[in-house]
Amino acid sequence: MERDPMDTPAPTHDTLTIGQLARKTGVGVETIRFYERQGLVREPARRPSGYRQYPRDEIRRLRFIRRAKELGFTLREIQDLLALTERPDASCAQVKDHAARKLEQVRAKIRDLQAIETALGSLITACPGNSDALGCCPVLSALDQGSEPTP
Amino acid sequence: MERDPMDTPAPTHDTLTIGQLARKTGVGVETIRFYERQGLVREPARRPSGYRQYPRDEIRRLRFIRRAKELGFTLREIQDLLALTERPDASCAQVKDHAARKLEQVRAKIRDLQAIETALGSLITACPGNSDALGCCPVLSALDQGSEPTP
DNA sequence: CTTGACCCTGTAGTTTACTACAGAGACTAG
DNA sequence: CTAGTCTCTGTAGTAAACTACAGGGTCAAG
Repeated sequence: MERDPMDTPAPTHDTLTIGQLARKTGVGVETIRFYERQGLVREPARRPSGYRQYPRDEIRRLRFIRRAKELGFTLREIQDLLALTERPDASCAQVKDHAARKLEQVRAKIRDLQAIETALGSLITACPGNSDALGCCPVLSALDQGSEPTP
Repeated sequence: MERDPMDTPAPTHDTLTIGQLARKTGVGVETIRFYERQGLVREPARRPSGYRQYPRDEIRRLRFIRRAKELGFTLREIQDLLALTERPDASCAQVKDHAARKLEQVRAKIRDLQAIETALGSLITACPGNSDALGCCPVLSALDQGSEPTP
């Protein structure tokens, strides 16, 4: 049955159903709808049937979300990060400021992870003995610096 | 009231109550008890009254937990990391293997964070224009590589 | 010897981030 | 045309990680 091609925004090659998007990103269908409700994924265009039609671009966005989560960002923080990239209107200084704060947060995470990296490295090379050989528990000591709860 | 000094393990200078430990680590009292139930913090010695008596060493452990959490490790993973440092008995090869896998996980996180770091950096320096100036959305593109859900 | 700040156990409630239906309509290969 | 696989909305349930009592004992200062 032919429908008016103008009427059907076409399940074309360059749009994705929610299921296709899910498969391409490793994020579940229900989770994508959940992210939409939370405002992490924009509401996509719909076919007349109501089916969501995603631009291929959403793949990138969803993969970003998935991996940022693995880095310990909350959905709220991820939303902030995403918002940074898409506001042609917002005051530049404001975006810049926000980005700078996020950057510091990211660098702190990197420093901590590098400390753990080093510690795990020592643990591995020192293994034949026990950890006492290098002054007790390299992993535990990894994050000794700079973690005062500001009393 | 004098008690037998042998009987009271003494609220000495080198042990901490749970409240003191909480203040020194920025982890709540209830949370510490929760961690104990989960096996992340060992059950400490008790005073005759039942009060927990922590060695100062637990400060380090709790700070480690707090910060590892900020890096996106689950409590289960943190438990694994901590376990690596304290098993004089376990087969060395096994520990080594486990540590090596954790190390790879840590390095992957570092790579992703560095990508985000770079992206945020570009965003900040490119700010006066808009992000189109550098080929659209540096933050979003940061994690484009290596994220296939292995289909 | 009381008062206020702590600590105890145990249980229940909250937040975050999903995950799983139910019931109904849409699409597509044969 | 129909069987099988999506997809839709809406609501409810789950898991992880806290967080907050209630009800009662402990401790140190005054």
